[in-house]
Amino acid sequence: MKYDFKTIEKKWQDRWDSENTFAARDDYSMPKFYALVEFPYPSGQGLHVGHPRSYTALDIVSRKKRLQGFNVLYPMGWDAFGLPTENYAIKNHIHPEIVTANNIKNFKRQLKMLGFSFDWSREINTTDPEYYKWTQWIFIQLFKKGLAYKKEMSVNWCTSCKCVLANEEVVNGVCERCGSEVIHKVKSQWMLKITEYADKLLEGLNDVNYIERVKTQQRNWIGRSTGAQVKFKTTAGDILEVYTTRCDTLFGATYMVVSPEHPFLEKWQDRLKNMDEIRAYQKEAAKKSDFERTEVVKDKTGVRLDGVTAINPVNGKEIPIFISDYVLVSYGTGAIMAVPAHDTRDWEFAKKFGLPIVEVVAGGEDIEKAAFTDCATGTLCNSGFLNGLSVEEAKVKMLEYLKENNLGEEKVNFKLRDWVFSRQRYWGEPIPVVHCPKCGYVTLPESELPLKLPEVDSYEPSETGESPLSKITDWVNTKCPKCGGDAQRETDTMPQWAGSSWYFLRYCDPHNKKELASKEALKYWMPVDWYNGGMEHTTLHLLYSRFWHKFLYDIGVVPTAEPYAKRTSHGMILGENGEKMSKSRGNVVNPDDIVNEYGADTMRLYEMFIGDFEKSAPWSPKSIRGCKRFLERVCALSEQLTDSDEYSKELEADFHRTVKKVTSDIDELKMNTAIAALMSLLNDIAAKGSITRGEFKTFITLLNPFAPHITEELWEKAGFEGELNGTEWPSFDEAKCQDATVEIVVQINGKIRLKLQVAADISAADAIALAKSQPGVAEAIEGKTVVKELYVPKKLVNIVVK
RNA sequence: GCGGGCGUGGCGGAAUUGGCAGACGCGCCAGACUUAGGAUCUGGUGUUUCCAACGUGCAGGUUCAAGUCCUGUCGCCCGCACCA
Repeated sequence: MKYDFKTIEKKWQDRWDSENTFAARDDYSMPKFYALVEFPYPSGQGLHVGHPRSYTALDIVSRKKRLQGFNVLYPMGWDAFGLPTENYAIKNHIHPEIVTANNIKNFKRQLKMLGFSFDWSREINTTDPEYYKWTQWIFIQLFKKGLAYKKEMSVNWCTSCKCVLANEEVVNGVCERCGSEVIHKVKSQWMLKITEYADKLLEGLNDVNYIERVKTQQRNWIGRSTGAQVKFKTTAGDILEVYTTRCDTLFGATYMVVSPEHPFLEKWQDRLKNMDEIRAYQKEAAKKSDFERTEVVKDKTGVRLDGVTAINPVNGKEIPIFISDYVLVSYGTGAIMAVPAHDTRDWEFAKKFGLPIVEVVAGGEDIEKAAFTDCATGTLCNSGFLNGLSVEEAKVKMLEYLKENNLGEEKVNFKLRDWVFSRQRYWGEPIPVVHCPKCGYVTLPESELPLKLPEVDSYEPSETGESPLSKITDWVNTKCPKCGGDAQRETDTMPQWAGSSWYFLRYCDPHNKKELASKEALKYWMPVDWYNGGMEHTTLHLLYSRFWHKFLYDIGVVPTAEPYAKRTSHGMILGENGEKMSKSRGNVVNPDDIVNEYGADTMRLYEMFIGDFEKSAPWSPKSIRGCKRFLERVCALSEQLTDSDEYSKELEADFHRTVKKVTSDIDELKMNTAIAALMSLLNDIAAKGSITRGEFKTFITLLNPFAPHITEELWEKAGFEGELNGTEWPSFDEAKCQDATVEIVVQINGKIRLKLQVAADISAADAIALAKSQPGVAEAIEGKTVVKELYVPKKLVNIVVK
């Protein structure tokens, strides 16, 4: 049979489409499997070859699960709000809605051309008012529980676009869009209190099956630390509180540092004799961009406060206070106690300003040469009642002392910050809030949802940095839902992460007009059994959606505490030159070209065969031909069929082993070795020269999840019953995986001497005796003492002689 | 700096978790069929001084046996980055 992939793939895709072959069933008595891949942002560039790597992998899992009798939900949709679409719309004077519709059309065509078994009847789109109605609804619930609040805060401001930028839109301190300088500007922003869920997000990780690097990255991002909040008296009379994880080193605190933004500086301005110098430093610090503040190699700077000092609470010594930008206002109390002997940053600062360095943990190198920061080995010294204790013991004892004397208490801190939720843009979900001069911020009644984006001619950012929506006065001006008085709508929109924070729930019941999804549907389908996506979303989308889900769980909307039972991540597909694919590097591979030249089955197979799924791999235009050859050879098999429905004697063990391997490899996402096993089996079949119908049936069923079109075609051509996708996944018999005889290696002193064919179940004694009787072996042992004889079943005999 | 991961042929990568290193594929070499080959098929392909020895970044160690375990060291990639 000639491998006419174009005709074959079109034929089966049309049939799957018209028959809705892969729609999830509403039969809640069946065992379910919910497989999820990150829905794409439909960009103008179309599908990237990276997208199908993830989609194919879970398509394989889904197709196999269906054959194994599961009711599988494998859905797809569009995460379609976002800046690139809006920018394109502005530049080309086309409404974002139209741009989005066109891009989706192209994406959908490309996804269908690859033969994914998505349930298209559940397709969703975050820009559809019927969808974002529920995004807005969730926001209102967050607001009602006090988890959404408005706050004045410093944001990124592009001086050229006159527009607020998200952190991820600032690249190396300049605007990603125009390359102009980005400065800080204080604006009122909507925030979501994700910090309230920090502990739950951390603890929840213990109950889910995520790959370890995802868990660690989230744990680090949340950044929980335990320490002490300690009170220092000052000569100004105020108590200056600091947070420290090393309260054991308190005797070594020789100075203090507050951040340039610390409120006490204003309060103390009359006492401070060098206020001019302080103000100048504050101004410098405020001017610094994020880029400058995070530069690696940099000198510590600061100013000593003249007029206010502090008292070390444990030894009563008077110590100076500095301001320095190495202390962050946003973490802990915005002030620190400095222990130069045991903290690298404090050490650098102390060296620069000539401050005393007092060793309080002995066991390191010379304290004048470097700070000794190791917590595991040192012993306390110069520390009064702590002397002689280990660091851990000293922490406990110091904490007791602080508590007894009302000098401090235990404290937990997080690196996680609240989520800046507003964007001054048109193409996003409107925030369903009005501002009433009398009632303050009031959410819309749920009956008024969705609050639709107003139809406008111009959605360009305004000169003032307000959202484009602010110019639409008849939309902005409204009545307060509470008191009926004149009020104004919120003109900021939600960030792109909003719609994707709950989309997996909507798939369970996508057409529901009354709820975001019915209780029954959620109870049956949730949690997502397997979610695959990019590492770049670990501390954004993945964390945000866990937060929303946990909130929805707490208010009784969803039945599970965690949204995803399992999370895996795929590596990037790089350009041929090993660099990241990009237009500017000119190494982009277009899926349309590949499918056109080799077909969807070959492309799917190649993307799975390219290497370890979790690692990045360069695209190789030559290697893909090996996958095509493989499929052509499979087609050729259908001309060598013999009548038997059984496995042949020669290949029986081979088939059982391959069924076993492919089955477990798919579950472990080791698609490359599953394909290698099938190739290997094909080589064995080819060597034998014929294949039984039974063997062929198993072979194409195993291959089906990888190459669904050609295997359906071969199934039909061979006259098997029904369609392949309606059959059963092959089973294997553990006992039959083993050949009757195996080859073992005979070693003398660990060096291989020869190879032997033996019965698989030979006893150790027989194997050793047989090995010793072999020519060459006997001579080698002759006249020497046998120290040890080993037999590793089915592997080797090793005779150790002296 | 901290955290995570990785170093195996010319290339992408395997190795049942301590048991024949290099599966499978690409590339390359030779042959067959061909008017032709960037098609297909068959065989070969870690290195070298080829009946043998050496080989998984480097140096040690444990073991009958090490890519795999331990100690040290070098290099690369990703994430966070002055988080007290």
